[in-house]
Amino acid sequence: MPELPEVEVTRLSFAQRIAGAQVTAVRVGKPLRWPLGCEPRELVDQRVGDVSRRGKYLWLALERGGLLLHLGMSGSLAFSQSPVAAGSHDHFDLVTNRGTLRLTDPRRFGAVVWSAGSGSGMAAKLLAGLGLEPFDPRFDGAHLHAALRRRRIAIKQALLAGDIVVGAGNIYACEALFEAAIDPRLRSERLSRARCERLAAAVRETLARALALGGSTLRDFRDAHGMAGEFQTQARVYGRAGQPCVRCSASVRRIVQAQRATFFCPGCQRR
DNA sequence: AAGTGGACCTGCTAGC
DNA sequence: TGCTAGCAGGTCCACT
Repeated sequence: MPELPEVEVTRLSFAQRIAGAQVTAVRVGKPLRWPLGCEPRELVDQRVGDVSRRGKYLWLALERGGLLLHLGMSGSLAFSQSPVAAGSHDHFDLVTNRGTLRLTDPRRFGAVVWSAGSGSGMAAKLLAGLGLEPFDPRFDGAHLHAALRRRRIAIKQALLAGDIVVGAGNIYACEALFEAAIDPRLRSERLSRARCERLAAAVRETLARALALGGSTLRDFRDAHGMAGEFQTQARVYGRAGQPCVRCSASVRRIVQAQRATFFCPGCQRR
């Protein structure tokens, strides 16, 4: 579910309200992808600081460290003054004097990991090796071109891998490749410098546009206010197999790459 | 080193 | 109506 726009929309929807709050209790549900890494009670009494984002991870700063959060495929966060009783998919509650931050995640691919901020441990390991932020000025055609030269995987997979640039998941990788008119099956090393310029711009613009629209709500995404996103209504190729391409009216195709669905237009996305 | 496939887990939908 | 197979926004890890 959550790619960079959804994660950022989520962050923006509660960061200001939780900053400065004091943790009063913690409730954990079923296990998530990784163990919390500390006793829940160790979080109590700590004051919450800034909430920042790196790729699809959120970092919730606390006085003696912080929590690294990931929403996996089906996770969402809600921040509310008077939360209802925890349901069977509510696996983490950070109760504060300003409200409760709750992670709901049916599939439990998400995670909440404590880190003392030492630069080692699980959280550091997860963050190590992430590529550039798409809005980092260093992420440009030259950078993309240099990184792709060394790869033999399909360009779609290179975007998803997250070690060159972070943030684009299955929806936005498909959409960005459509905007750049590049065939998702094209081997990374074969992208010209000019096409890398186009693709870098397309990644940035696609993610920025989705962000402005509040992300995509395919089935259940909500920000921490419970608001749905609107980008999915504007997708050009994702989920549109068999429908006419908005640019050339050829039939949008669905293929499978690395066990993930890829949507593209065989008419205007070129090798 | 880089690429590939499997693994994790649950819910929903389409089709029989 | 009811069961089942297939699919879903992510990404780590073991193996080649």
